[in-house]
Amino acid sequence: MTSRQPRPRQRDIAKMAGVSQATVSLVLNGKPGAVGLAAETVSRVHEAARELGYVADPIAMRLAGRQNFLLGVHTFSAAFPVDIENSYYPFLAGVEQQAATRGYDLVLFTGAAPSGDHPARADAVHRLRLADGCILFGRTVPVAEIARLLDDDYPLVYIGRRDELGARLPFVGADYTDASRQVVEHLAGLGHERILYVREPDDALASDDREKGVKLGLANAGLTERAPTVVRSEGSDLTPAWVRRQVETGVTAFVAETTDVSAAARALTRAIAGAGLRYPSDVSLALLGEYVVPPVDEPVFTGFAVPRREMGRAAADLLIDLLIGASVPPVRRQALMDCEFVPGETAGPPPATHAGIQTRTKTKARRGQDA
Amino acid sequence: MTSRQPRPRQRDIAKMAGVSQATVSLVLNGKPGAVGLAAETVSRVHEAARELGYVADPIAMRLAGRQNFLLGVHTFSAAFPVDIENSYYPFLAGVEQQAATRGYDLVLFTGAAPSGDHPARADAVHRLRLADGCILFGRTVPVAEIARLLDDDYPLVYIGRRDELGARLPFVGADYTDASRQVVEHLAGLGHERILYVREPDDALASDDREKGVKLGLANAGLTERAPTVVRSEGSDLTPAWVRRQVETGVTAFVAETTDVSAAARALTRAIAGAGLRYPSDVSLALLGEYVVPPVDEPVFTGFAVPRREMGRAAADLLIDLLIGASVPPVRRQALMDCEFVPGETAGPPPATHAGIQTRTKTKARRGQDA
DNA sequence: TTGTAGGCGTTATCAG
DNA sequence: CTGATAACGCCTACAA
Repeated sequence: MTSRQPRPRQRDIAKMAGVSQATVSLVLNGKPGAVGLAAETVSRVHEAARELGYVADPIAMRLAGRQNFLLGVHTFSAAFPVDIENSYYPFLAGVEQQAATRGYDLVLFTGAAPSGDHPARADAVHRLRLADGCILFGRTVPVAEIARLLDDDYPLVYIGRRDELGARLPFVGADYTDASRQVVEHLAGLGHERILYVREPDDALASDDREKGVKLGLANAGLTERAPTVVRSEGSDLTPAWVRRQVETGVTAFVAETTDVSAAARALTRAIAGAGLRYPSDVSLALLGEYVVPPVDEPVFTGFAVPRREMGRAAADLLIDLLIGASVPPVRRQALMDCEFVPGETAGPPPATHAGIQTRTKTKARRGQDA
Repeated sequence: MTSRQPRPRQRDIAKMAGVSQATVSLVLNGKPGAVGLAAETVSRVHEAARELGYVADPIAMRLAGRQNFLLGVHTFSAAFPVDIENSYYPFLAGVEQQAATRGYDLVLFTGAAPSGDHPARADAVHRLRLADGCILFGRTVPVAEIARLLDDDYPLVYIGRRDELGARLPFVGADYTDASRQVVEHLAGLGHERILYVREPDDALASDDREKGVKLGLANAGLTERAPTVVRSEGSDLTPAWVRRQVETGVTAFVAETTDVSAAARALTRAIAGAGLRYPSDVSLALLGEYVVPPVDEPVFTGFAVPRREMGRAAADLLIDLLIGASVPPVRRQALMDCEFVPGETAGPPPATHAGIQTRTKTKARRGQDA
């Protein structure tokens, strides 16, 4: 019950050392030599500070410093990436790492819809401003909101390529187009002629980029589009029966995009298993991306690895550079990072039944791998 | 090169609405009715605030003694739980979830040592004060630092049981003692008489609790300690040869604690595999805990599940209740949550060679499960 | 009903 | 070399 004495302030030190508060601040902030203080004074101050157990109040320091050394992190997607299955998590890990090494803390904006009183604060985005700058990600983007922040020169970096705001929005993206092209050319190189791309139903830029890459790959491989090569689905209609039907019409390889939760890809994976088809003897499957947490008992999927952690690191690094006003060349302001091709075990030459030369497409030589 | 415009302040709103800054504060803090402001004035202020995208500066809020709806998260262990392999991650997930539903955002204190001059300042904990309250975790605890915060009535909640600070430090822990007891009694029930507990070398409370449970379990099963039952190791000496030696001297079951990284447990797992022993025919292994990310190609380990996510949720909930001054009964201020026993596949009856009745220990009837 | 003034703990400036 | 003095953004008497 004894009323505890409050933490010592600079003024307390000043009193004890018989100097002014300003002197205390000077001494404690390290550049006493530059200013030229009496060694005797300096030591008296240090002594008093030690004796009182003085610790600077971080809150006041930041108020005075006009920076709070907080980096915001926010996603516009439904849930925050707190789920291990969620592919956003590695981004967070990368951001955290780089923020730490540069002396910043992170604010995770939960996008909270507080129950009760305030029904889902409409001003959620504004809260971001409480950090010095913010890192955003998520497949869909509320353009107006972001434009507003940019108008106010609020420092923002998006993880993932964005074109809705032209050159205004800095980002660190992954080169999905080129990676997808590579994957498709790999399949074509194995001898596949009918390749089906299963993408999510929404119009996310990441999906469009992949589709572009798929078509580029098909074209490069000389595979003309005789039948639809793209299917949009959120997963529920990707049944074993559907898979069998596709295979019967000549499809020998599927290509599915992975996303934050990879609904379509996971559904397709299950459907193929449900249809009793094996990789790669019965059918080939390549992911345009990879599973962060692979389904159990599954092989390593052919696809590509998105350098999420590195992207997170790069994004934090970029944001901080923008914050401190460092000069940032355009190529770094809007960066695309390469994805590494993953050979995996789910893609091989098409089954013999379908491998016959039944079309005139100038398929490249079958440099198929051993099955 | 253009200097960024600062975020809007109350004075900006005041200017735009043609009122004083104090009025803005009054209006924005909700009690305009009580004071009796003109409805017209109130709406003008709100309008201006919305237009400017005003958000109260969290730092200034705290300086002025108000709350900023930020919950801190900090760990004293080496790295922040950004690593998926790290068992701390689920805590974060739970905290995030509960914080979101109650309208708080999270500050991840990265524990950064700002590059250059000060190499890892000892007063880093004080940064935490920036948030309204803070959730802590980690095996080791800088008691002095925490006591300091508690002295200042800074709201803290530890995830994990702590006794260094008596009743002062609220926590949400897991009942390792009881869970460990259960595991050992399960092994004893299977017929094991020589059980060896492998624990980490440090004196973490979590390890002590487990050890207590192990000994309790042994005692309950009537297994007197004829030989050392506890081995401390950080892993490097847990070789296949060592395992073989233990088995030759009669050990039929190992019990290993898992931690944030589970160094000892993972080493033991590898050593047993390296010794060519199979579960549970050659040897039994039970974890005092579980692997967050299990080693590949391994069976489901016998052990118990720490309800990490729930603990995280409970911790956030508790902290917020403390923050808002809700009444919190002692049993919730220092809570222990039950861990669920996981039968797993790595524990079975001891091999016949060792199962003979060669001692006089009054072993309970062998109610062993089917192998 | 609104504005003025003082305080929270720092940092920074500028005469003396 | 030092000691006032003024920010920093906000809250809260108290005065008008």
